[in-house]
Amino acid sequence: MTRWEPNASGRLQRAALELYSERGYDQTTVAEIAKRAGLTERTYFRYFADKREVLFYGSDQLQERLVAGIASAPDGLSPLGVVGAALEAAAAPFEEAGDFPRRRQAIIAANPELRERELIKLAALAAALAGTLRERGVADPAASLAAEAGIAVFKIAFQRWVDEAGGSGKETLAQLVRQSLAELKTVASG
Amino acid sequence: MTRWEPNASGRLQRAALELYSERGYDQTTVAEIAKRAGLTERTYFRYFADKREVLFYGSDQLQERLVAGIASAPDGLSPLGVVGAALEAAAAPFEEAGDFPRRRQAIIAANPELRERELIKLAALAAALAGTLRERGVADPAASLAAEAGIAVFKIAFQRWVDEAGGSGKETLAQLVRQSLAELKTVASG
DNA sequence: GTCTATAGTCCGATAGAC
DNA sequence: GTCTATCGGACTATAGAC
Repeated sequence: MTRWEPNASGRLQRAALELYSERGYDQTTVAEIAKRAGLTERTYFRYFADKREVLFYGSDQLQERLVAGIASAPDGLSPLGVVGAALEAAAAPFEEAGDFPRRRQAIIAANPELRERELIKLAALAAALAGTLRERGVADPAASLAAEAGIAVFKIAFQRWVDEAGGSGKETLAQLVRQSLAELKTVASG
Repeated sequence: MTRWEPNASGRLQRAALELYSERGYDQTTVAEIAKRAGLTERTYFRYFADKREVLFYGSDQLQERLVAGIASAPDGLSPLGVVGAALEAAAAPFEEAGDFPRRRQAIIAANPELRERELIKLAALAAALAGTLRERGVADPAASLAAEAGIAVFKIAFQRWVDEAGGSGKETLAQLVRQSLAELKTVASG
């Protein structure tokens, strides 16, 4: 017998996702999220820095996968090619997360505050990518540009992947990333 | 004789810039900004939706200039070329704003909340660019990608422009935009 | 776990401009 | 009278301090 139910963080995430879906982000208070998770408001803030952060828990793992992908990419690729390979590799887990990414994205898209938080997470991703490219010897305007362009490719691919609702058949996120990257190359050189 | 001093909005902007510089964003309250501007907190919120927005007043004009630049670009350019031309044209006013852009950017860089707001303004810029490109007949993955890539180019050029402190001599923002765009093309095709 | 500051909203009051 | 800009006070929730 333990004194507390396990996985408080996970319960808070689930409760927040449900409540934000049911009644909207603005109409949900942190106290309500905590209550549904069987915890107190105070405890919520021990796990998440603010009301938004509960939706962005997976961001760190994505960043780790991307950085690992960059570091382990084969030599001889262009900087943007390296980023593209890392993005494709990091796209796989999204396919196995069921409808969670789409539900989460619907909540975020509906609220400007949440969109702001999403954007700064993506900016942090870009900064991490640029840093890892520099470690590979890519000089600096190029490293930052390849990283930012790569994140732009990912954003657009992810948007398309989410919009292809059902999730049935259709293209995988990795395929959409590959297509968007090819499209960017066309757009840049045309 | 009017009952109120004119230009309440401008006074609030000036007061906010000063206070955010002097004691930091977090250590400044809206009431203090209003007081320095000779107004009340309540009036501040009539002009600006929240504590951050007072720093982003110029964003609309930049967006208008960019959209106008896209709409009036010559035919025959690639999508990214069109965006590049618009960015260069929109860069000029920054040269004439004295030290304001750099002071403002120092404040924003020091605070995550302000960085979030900046990023969503840039995302709005990208969306507006993409929309105008579509009106010019650019199809959609390409339009969004050219817009996002263009904003990435601008971000990096602007960062370099700000870092080249003094503002004496050195390159203009327009020149840095042109260089960054060329660098992106290299990075993408390499 | 309690206590507090502040952001941000909502109601309305006031008073000059027209 | 209408319109518009300011101000006052009460209120909730976030977030941090103690």
